[in-house]
Amino acid sequence: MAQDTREQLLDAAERLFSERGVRASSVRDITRSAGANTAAVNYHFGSKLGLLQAVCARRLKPLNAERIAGLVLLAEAPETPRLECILRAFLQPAFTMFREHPEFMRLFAALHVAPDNMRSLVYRNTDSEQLVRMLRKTLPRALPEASAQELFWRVHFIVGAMSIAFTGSPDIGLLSAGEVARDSDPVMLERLIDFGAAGLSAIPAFEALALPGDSR
Amino acid sequence: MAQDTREQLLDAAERLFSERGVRASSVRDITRSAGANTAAVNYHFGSKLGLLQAVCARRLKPLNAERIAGLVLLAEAPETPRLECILRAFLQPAFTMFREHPEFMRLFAALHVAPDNMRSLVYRNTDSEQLVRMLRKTLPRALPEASAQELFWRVHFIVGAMSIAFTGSPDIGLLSAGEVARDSDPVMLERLIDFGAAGLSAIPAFEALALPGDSR
DNA sequence: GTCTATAGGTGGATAGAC
DNA sequence: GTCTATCCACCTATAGAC
Repeated sequence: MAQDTREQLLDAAERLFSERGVRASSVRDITRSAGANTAAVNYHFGSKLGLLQAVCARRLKPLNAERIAGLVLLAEAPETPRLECILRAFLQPAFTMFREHPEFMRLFAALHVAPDNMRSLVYRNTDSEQLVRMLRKTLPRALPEASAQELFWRVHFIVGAMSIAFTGSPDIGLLSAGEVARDSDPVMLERLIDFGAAGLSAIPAFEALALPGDSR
Repeated sequence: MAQDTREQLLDAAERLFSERGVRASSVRDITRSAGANTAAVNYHFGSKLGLLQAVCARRLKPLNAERIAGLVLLAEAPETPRLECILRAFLQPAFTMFREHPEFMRLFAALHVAPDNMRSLVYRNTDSEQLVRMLRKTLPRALPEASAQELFWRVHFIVGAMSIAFTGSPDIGLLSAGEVARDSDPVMLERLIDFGAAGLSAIPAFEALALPGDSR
């Protein structure tokens, strides 16, 4: 049952890392929760950080594959892709993943802004380079006016906004108790596409300030 | 030198929490880095979490005070405030704080999407309720068409985007090595205001999907 | 207020039997 | 591949002298 133990460890780690944080989840907690013995993590993944990396790769690889496939379709079409379609190709798979594995997407959101030492692990073996390549191929076609620098940051702003959609905000319930309900995931996706498409299309009011390094 | 030790502890904790994470920074590391003795944290703050709360309150209280003051000015003006001005009142103080204490704003960004147990501490004694009240008073004037629900989430999207501006992204340097440089802070502020104002003004394409709970 | 010493517990990782 | 037992470094918090 080697495969089975491996999967159970990944499941348990994903859940505990997400709920309590990576550092706060001990290898002992994880193996106990997975019904495995204490040494299993080190046997299967080498170390706790190896386990974290495997947790990320398991979800990010298919997620990015789906994103890339959608973007390739848009890139191959003869007409210029609509901005909303590009955003949907990027965001829809993430929301689908969130429906199926909300714990992972919350963990992923947290790792996104975590201290550097952890961030470097997350993207290994996830085809992220190819995803970025496809974004850089499709987005400028829909937004020929925008500089690469501008697009780069705006895409990352959208990633930050997505993280909030997945984690909620600390204010929710604390500051607006009862007044604002959590929306369903499909609504949040549409909300984010509307927001992101408008943000990406914004006309910079400060073009004159752009740095020399800001080329293309 | 009681005050002095206290401040030094806050400084050291802010830096270490930000660089390594809260959990990864031990009380011993903090006291050593502050030049204080091991028991100082417990004497001055009761516990490690008490120290974290004090670290947050020290920065968030003046930050929110500045934001609130700016929003009050806009609210008292006879004419309808421009959306960009409201956003600037909210974002400018944060970027000023980032210039003076980048470690704190990175820590704050990380805590924003951290597991729940830590988030509850952050906002105590920070006048966040009043800040939200002022946003809810000013924003609908500039955006009378948008529902409260819509505005709520879009403001949070902007907060998520801001977090990315402060922490950078894991992709930076990793996926786009050398091609995209980090911009100066003032440029990032203007970038975020442009992006956020456009996003806030976006016309929802899915109004029909809005939930019954989505009032006002 | 500051310090040392230490209690009392948990951490990741491994050795070696099965 | 799985398990037990164990190493030892490290953690937070406190007691009690100064």
